[in-house]
Amino acid sequence: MVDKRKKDLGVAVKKNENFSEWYVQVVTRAGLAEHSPVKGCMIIKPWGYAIWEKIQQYLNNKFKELGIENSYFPLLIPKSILAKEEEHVEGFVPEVAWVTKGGDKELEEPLAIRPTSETIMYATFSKWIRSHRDLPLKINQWANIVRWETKSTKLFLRTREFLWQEGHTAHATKEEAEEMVKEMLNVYEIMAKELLAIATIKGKKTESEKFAGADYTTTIEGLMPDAKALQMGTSHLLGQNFAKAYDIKFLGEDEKEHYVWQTSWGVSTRLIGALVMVHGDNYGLVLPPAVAPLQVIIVPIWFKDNKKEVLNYAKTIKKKIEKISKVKIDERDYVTPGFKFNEWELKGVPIRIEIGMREKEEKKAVVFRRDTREKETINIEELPSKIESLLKEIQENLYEKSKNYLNNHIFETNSYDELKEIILEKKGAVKAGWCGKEECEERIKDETTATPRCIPFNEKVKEKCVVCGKKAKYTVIFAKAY
RNA sequence: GGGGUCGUAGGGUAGCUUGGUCCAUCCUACGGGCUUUGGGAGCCUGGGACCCCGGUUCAAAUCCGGGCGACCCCA
Repeated sequence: MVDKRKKDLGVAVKKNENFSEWYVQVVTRAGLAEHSPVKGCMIIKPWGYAIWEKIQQYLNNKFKELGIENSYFPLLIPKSILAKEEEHVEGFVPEVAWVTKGGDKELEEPLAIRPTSETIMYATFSKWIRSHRDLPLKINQWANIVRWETKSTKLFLRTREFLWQEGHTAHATKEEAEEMVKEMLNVYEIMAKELLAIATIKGKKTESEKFAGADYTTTIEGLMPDAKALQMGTSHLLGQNFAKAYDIKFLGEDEKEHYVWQTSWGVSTRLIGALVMVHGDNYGLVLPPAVAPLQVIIVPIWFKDNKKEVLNYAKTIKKKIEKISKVKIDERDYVTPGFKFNEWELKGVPIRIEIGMREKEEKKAVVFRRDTREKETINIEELPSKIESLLKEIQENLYEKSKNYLNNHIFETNSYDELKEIILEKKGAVKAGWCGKEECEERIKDETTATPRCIPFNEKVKEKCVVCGKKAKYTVIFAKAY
């Protein structure tokens, strides 16, 4: 009944007809977020924030397993501290927002609003770390950061302020630090799969795309339905660059001073944007059960004279499944069941249970799954096992779909013309050889706007560079990026 | 970075060209009441808006300047 939908309910445009408008509508109408009075900033609403909390929970558990501790560092960074690592400064200063006044008094030293926290943290690490016994140091913080760029705002994907998690570690050896980088990228990859049901490509960033101040950057990249790649998590080997700039040294077992080896890594609220784009459909958001703040919504269908009976039956059903799922009864009596159906679909709740007198009398329940929009009538005894398996099945189904999309939209080619065609016609991403020279990278960027997204791990190096035809050094995924 | 379009209730809009008929239209959403409930119900009723600052004018939603903000295309 798409055409019957009112303009400000539901999603009024189709995903495959006007993707960016569709995205805005899903995000705002499903109640995830909205624009704020300040350009480039967003208001994350309860439903969106609940998803973020699921991501936080998941990662906090992993962090604990890995011995990573949460802390909090200040929002404001003195200019002198920010400026110590040269490459880092160059990369970030153009988009730093500054506090220059306190009340109406000009500050002696301007304070940067953190664009990331390496500098303020590492200035402190140099005090915390004295001996090899203080290592490894593994710190994470959940924070907001500000990067003052952004011509056009896209909720969750491109905003001046956003929420993220940034982890920072210091190690005695390079090997240990590299192991950490790898470990975190794995955590992110598995999170994308287990929690978000999104398939990603793991790889290394090229020099031009790496984090400012890092030795190298590793990344997981997702491919969105509009053929644009989205960086969904990064893990950097910082080497000793910051250690030298911020003087982070330790006395080793050899009784000599050494600089530490560092890593940093993070994911942001962008992930919520990815969820919307990858799984959403013409009816709205589709949440994988693992990240869904609510997994099952029970919609009772009553008449005035049997409201109590139906509601009691709903409560019975809720009890039966509340141990295996996050479930709620929609008890509102001022909207019709049809309204509720549409609303919960818009919000992406994985499973809906419809029950009325009919079901009560037959000891049954109607079960609707959001991903395929199929309905089935189930006996109440079988309900718990059905819900359990269905939650699993939906999660797997969404991941499989995402994986298939990814696999079917990366095109391998040796021909530059074909590369151009694939990118310009928005068919997908391109996997091709690259000689490693900047000018070849630049040419692709100039002529197609695509950039190297990553050098995938475990990939055989192609023979020739897709641009110049000379010997390839790397195999690279090229795509437009968010 | 370049170009374009636009800003009227929570959302979507009419009015703007040619200033006055506008204490601003309609739909939807919201509050109250009755009624209804198996895919976005109905009737009655109430409240709610010209993005901001300045200018022109007897008179500005309408014209002019600036600001803020949004969207689209290109790099």
